[in-house]
Amino acid sequence: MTLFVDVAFPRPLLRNYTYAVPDDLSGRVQPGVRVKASLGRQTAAGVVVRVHDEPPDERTAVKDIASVLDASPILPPSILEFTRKLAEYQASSWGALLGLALPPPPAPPLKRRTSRNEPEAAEQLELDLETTSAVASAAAEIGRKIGAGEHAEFLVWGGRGARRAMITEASRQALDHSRNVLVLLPDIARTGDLRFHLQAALGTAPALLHGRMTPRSQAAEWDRVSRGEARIILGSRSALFKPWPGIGLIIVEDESDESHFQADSPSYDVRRGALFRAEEENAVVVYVAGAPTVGSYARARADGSLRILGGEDPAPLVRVSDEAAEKDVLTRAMREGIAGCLAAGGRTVVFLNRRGYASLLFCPRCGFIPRCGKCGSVLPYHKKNDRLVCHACGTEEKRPSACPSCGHRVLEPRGGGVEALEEELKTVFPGARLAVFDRDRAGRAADRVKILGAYGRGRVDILIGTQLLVRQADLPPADFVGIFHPEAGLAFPDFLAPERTFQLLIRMIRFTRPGSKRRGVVIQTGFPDHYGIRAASRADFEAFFSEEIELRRLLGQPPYTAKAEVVLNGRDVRLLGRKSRILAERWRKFGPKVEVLGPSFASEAGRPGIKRVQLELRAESAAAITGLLTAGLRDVGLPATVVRHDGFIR
DNA sequence: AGCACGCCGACT
DNA sequence: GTCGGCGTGCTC
Repeated sequence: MTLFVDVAFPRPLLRNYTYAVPDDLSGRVQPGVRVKASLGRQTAAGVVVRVHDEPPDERTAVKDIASVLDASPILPPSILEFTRKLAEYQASSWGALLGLALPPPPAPPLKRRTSRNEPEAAEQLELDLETTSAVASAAAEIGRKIGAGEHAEFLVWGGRGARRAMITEASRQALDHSRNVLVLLPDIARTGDLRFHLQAALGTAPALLHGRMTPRSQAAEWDRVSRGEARIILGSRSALFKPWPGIGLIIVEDESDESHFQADSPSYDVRRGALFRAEEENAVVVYVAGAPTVGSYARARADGSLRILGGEDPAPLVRVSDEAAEKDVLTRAMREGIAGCLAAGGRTVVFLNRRGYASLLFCPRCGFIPRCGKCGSVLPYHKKNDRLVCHACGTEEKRPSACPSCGHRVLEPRGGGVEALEEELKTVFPGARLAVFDRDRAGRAADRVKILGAYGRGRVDILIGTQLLVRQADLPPADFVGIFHPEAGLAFPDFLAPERTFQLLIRMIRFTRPGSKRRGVVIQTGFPDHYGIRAASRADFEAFFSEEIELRRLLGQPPYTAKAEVVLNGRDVRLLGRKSRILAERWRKFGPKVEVLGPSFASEAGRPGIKRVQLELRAESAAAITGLLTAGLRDVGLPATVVRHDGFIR
């Protein structure tokens, strides 16, 4: 009887390949060992995922494996199984996900020092863990599940201090039950103080694992872990895949942060991956949030896994200022807020999520608007270098001196960006020291450190930032925060737009210092009555949630239905168009229970020249979506990124 | 991902 | 007439 193995290769292949095992190797193959085998015209190493005696159908010419690389499985069954589920769920390559679990190839000899670690915010260590009774009882519950070796899922919602206490106490529970802890952070810049807290509270130094570490220090940290010296790993996405035995607790910090999703190949969502891994390890997964996503909140409330910790800082006074009622660029409330803060010698942070000087130039005579010659997007104007810069594909053009269409001599700017706001603030507050924090001026790590450093030392009175600034977790708190046009994000035809706007506002508002006497926030907007903006201004998540969930219900959006956004990438627009239409046709044939939107062109993000086409799937259940994805994408043969939103309310 | 086979432009 | 560009398809 011939023995066969199914092999998953660490390449973007959407299926595995079956090989015959020569008799002399048959004793050495088992799931989890690596083998070398001929793949096409080359030889590649892959992971055995199944050993069996079923020959593939006669039409396929089965090859023999060339060699077995490991004496015993390098990956345990739990890793094989959880990556299989994740690959199926995301319609990405199982082998590529397994590739993330394999030890990295030996590091090349060190050429030059690459220790460009961003300086950690030298915060003093105050160990005032807010272990309230809510934290203690949630931790005890988590501990009981861990002790029983049961898989369970929790969503924990609370303020900053309460969350940190929660992470600490839940970790203590796991360690007490001799199980290990994996903490997945969206942003590695936030590691510093959590690491010190865990070490001080639990007496054990967590290991740090993230992609931006040098291969050397990664290997060193992983060494500590595998020797059993570290019982807690703090890591970014990639840490999820480490074949580390004994995990009893997986914590996903800041659940609503979108960087838990990895878009590039292999694409996957860490939140989903953490769940699958916890299932396989009989571990508890805890999602921690300062403001949960609507989907997970609805679900946790429905199935009883929600734990509310409280402990939020007292909300600042937020004024929503209607700019339609006034004619100056800055509304009166905004001017007074900034002026008051300046007079008291406080720090002001101003958010406007629009790069450049103007979002477009416009000919007042014929209505012409310059667009990108490469990708067709409307071109924003950057005054700093007097050029039109395409934000979609990065192409730059000279500013036309006259209208290319009718020859009119002036093109007018429309839609002010941070550069225009900087100009305005300079005029209104001539003495103030300004700095701008956007991709153009803080694109590189060194510039970010410089600007934030100056601001932190009090050498900047008003810091103007785009969304890039919202992501700076270690930004020293401000006394006054001014927010301009949060409604800009609402223009996107995406059911998540209100939720994103709400989340963004909450994060911006939280940049104010709780203890400050001059603490205040002004939101200047053209949509002062939008429910998301209103709710955010009162820091009222429940209010936002109840409005939003009702709208989702009325429109049949997740979590009332299941949805997937599928983005296909390719160079050739015609091929992309053809294949995406075939795909859509196929999915539509599944009947009336499946709704297919598109294909339509998506914005050309990332590398120039790569076109993107988007499709949207909506169905009754997540399982139905999974079925459609696997049935469709396997033979399209184009790289795809899948973002899923599950439905679970009937 | 890699690698080969394919069909259109400038050239020893 | 060939060399070689990278678009397209395949890998048990």
